Amino acid sequence: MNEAQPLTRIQARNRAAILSGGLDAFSSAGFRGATLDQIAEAAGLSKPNLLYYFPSKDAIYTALLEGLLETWLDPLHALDADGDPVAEILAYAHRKLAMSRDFPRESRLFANEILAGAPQIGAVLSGPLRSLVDEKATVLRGWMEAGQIRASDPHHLIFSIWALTQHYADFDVQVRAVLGETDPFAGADRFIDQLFRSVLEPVQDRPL
Amino acid sequence: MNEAQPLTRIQARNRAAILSGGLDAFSSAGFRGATLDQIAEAAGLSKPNLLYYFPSKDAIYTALLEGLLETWLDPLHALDADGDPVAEILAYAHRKLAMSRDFPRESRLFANEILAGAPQIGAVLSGPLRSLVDEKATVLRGWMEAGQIRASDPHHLIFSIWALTQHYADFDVQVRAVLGETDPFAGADRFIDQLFRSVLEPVQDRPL
DNA sequence: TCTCGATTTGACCGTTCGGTAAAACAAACG
DNA sequence: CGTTTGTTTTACCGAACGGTCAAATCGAGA
Repeated sequence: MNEAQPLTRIQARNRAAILSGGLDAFSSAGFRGATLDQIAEAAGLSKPNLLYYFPSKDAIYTALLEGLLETWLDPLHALDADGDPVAEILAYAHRKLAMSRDFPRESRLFANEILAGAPQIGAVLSGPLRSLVDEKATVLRGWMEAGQIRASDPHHLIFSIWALTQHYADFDVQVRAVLGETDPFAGADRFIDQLFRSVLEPVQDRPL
Repeated sequence: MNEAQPLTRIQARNRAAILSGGLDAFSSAGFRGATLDQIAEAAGLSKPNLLYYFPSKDAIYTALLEGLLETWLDPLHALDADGDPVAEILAYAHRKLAMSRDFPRESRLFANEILAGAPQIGAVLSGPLRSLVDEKATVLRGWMEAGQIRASDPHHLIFSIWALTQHYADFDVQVRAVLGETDPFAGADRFIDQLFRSVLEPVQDRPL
């Protein structure tokens, strides 16, 4: 993890190929369902050669998850307490949807890990993730109490952004089967915008 | 599938135990990741005895998916074109959330199948499911054009209900890790209600 | 009680799994 | 050129996989 070795060109290429092949395999079959042979073939290497770069199947999986978690929470980190409330939340949702569009395999890898009971990242969920969410939930609650956005449960508001955006990556097959030729993401972007504007915009003159 | 055999008590009990064990295994590890030994142990049977009741691993998986798809689409079928628009949609969302609460394993089984690329139920998705969704989307569009609910994309509206409700079953581990001791479903129920009321209620006097 | 079908078990089979050992090969460098 | 380091392959291992088979056991009815 912190070896200062310079990493030759071949090492860089092969390690990247293995991680990409592993991402394909793990994201569609889960950790237990994916095989080293499958990953090796996707990476264009023999199995022993693959194990020359990573000591075990676990090591590949762990490397993928570690690299993923870094970037996965970035959009939430970027939610700025000093920005415009509605704009900040919408921007977060749009960034998250863009990640589903641009990195669907990473999203499915994460989904598989959670479905399996989060054996690897369970500690991260109840540790750093929970802290981050609590912190941002406090920000949201502040905005609500100041009347800048409508009051609702901040945690579930965050969950709803996760659920909606990741759905378009994780259930991509289903979404496309239902929609046919239509590109899901254009419509999704508009709908999500409209949906969250509706819940967020403070009631100026309450009807009824 | 259509044998008229009366099914002895032992058969009924063992088949049920196998299906329950298979549901546990497949819903957390996926088809490829689950093993017959695992299912056999969960069912309290030896592996050969398990294979006396089901001819193969595939057969167990297929039986589970078939039994699931029947009930899985029921709530959407129940959406009544002649009912009150907002009430119908909210009722659908609540029924769907209740299924996530009461049958989380089934939800995760479905999620695993989709994540794997829907190798078994792909045809159902682009066939019967798509037809059903298109039919209900037409109903929704009718309500929108009549001004009974606010205009938005009907397909994505349905997707958003799926995404939000299934999230609480499929990502249960994550949700509970973040929330701590709090029961997720009570808050989820309130939030979903508020969220969809916001997008659905027609604007009487448009502000701005 | 005996019998016959339903059920269960133990032993086993071929394949695939994750992983290892050592030798062969390639490439950089003096 | 030779040597040394980095890379790849061939051959292989024990365990776990899905599944089979025949024998043993059980259980309900005559």
